[in-house]
Amino acid sequence: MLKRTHMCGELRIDHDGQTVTLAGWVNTYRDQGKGLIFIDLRDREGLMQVVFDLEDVGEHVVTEARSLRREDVIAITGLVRKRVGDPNPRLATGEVEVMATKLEVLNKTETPPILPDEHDAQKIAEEKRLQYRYIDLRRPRMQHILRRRFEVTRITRQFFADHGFIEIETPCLIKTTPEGARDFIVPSRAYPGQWYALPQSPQIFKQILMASGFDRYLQIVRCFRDEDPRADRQAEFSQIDLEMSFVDRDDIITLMSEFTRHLWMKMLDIDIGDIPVMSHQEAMDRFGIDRPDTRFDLELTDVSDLAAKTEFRVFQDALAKDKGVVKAIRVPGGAAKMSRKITDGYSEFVKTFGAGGVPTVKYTENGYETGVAKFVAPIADELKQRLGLEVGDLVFFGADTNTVVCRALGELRNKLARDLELIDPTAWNFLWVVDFPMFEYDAEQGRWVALHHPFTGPMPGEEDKLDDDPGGCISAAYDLVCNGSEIAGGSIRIHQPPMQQKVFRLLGINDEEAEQKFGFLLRALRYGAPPMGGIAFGLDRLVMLLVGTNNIRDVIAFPKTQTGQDLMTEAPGPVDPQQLEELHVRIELPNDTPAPAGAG
RNA sequence: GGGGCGGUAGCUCAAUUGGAUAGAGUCCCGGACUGUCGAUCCGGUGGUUGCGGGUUCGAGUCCCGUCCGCCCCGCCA
Repeated sequence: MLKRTHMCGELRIDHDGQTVTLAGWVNTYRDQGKGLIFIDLRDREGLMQVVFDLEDVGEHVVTEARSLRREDVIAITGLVRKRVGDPNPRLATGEVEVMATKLEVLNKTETPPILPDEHDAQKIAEEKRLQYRYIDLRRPRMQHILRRRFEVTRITRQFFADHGFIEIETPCLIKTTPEGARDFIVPSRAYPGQWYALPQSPQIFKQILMASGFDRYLQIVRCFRDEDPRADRQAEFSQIDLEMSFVDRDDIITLMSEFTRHLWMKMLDIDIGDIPVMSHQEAMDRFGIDRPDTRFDLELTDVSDLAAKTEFRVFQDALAKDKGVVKAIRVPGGAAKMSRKITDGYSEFVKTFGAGGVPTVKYTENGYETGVAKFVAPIADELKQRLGLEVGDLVFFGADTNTVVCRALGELRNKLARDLELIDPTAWNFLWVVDFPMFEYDAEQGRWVALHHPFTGPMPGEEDKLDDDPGGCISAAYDLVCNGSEIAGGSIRIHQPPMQQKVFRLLGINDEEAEQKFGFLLRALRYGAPPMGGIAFGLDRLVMLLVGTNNIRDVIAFPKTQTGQDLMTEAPGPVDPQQLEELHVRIELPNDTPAPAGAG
């Protein structure tokens, strides 16, 4: 085999006159006739034009070169020279070419079902790209993304190593825990009827490592949650997981801000500066969402008191509800931009988030027009003043319980910003959101559920509320938000057994159950656990932001589809009956399960 | 579990109101061409219209079911 001396993408005019050997894939071929063939040879570093010319080399080489097709794997030896024809400014290597003297076909390809061609990449169905992932990953864009991902993890490990963190692996086969997402489970062969679970996160293990005295822990770790994926969510994903001992909330926020700033500087050469902090309450009030995108305005304004003065049934009904509110979004200049058809579309949009619709009114030189104009007449001036209305504005209202209004208008706000192109694509707006409530009451289950997780502690001074006002208790949790996307979340943990017990009880976990499910953690806390706190960054989302994609599958080498399949390996798949027998597992299919396979 | 969009040649798409032999580009195959660069030009192969059923003289098109992909709701401590 010809031994490679250089990479395709690295050759420049400086290499003029050198004899080199390259290896890679035939990106394109241009056959100019019996005696002249151009090959663009591709490796991970780029493209290099290789010339086979009957005037330079023997006929057998040229003949074999003529048979080359896209994606054949070859090695060539030849002379680097300034291009005889015009240089190609679109290639980094465009000033030179390699005049081939030897050709070795390392692997003749069958006709590829798809080509790793950036021209076609947008058009090829993602289904095909996932099915033939090994070909799609040859695309420069995909190679770039995965290399950027590697840079992120390398910078991360270096940064935290420099700050005294130790990377420690935690197990993948663990005990199932209540709370949280659905577990993936693994049957035990040695213990019939017993099961492992795959970790939703290494949460408890990292706390135990703090109890073990490691002081600062880091792990770039795979997590598993058996829930339906989304564009930015996979059942199997990666976290940059961190935990520190003897720290308070601000210690963590300070260090993690420094890390984030460092990462953006290293990756993008951009200084994001200091990261502002906002309370959960303020985020909900102003933006209707706990991960506000602060790159644009369109903030929510409470107009409940004004709405109460109207005769509008929708407002009145909403205000009659427990925690009923009416809020408004002012869209500057929206009157001219939005037809009835468009605002009806937004009405449908908010309905998916539980709102009944989105009442609308335009403010023009003639006063309020269209929509709910006649209902707001009694509050015309007050509303104008409250919202700071100017001629040409449009107002959207949300009227329902506070939860529903926040959700609907919060999502509408984001959608409006996208539709109206109010978002500066170069902006990086980071934000810490703090002071989350400890619990949220789940009416369906009739109990409190942890907003963060059951090991999150209350903020200092909030402890007493656990007894008399759990819903009002503020936790020591924090989320890091970037451009409206949650990229990290964490908390100061409970490190004393009585507090942990109290929280478990509030969550409806009695002492017996706590001992059975979390006994090892409670014992670890009893035997001397330091104050501690930590955070986890969503690695996939970090990379998505840094490379500018909104498809999580782009940043994962071998992702799964929205139904959890791997289209390349065709996982999940059946197992041998003997395997089931060894595991003491019997399958009982639901009645309506169709016979597998055969589908297009 | 629910809603929306999609599935036609290896790939990307078209096909009138339900009407003739399902077309085009590209890939691939053959031919021409010595400076191309998403090469060009000429010719050719290539189809279970995702799958199953139904309506009809006739179905890519209409109906029912189902599978797959994407987006969303639910879910995701």
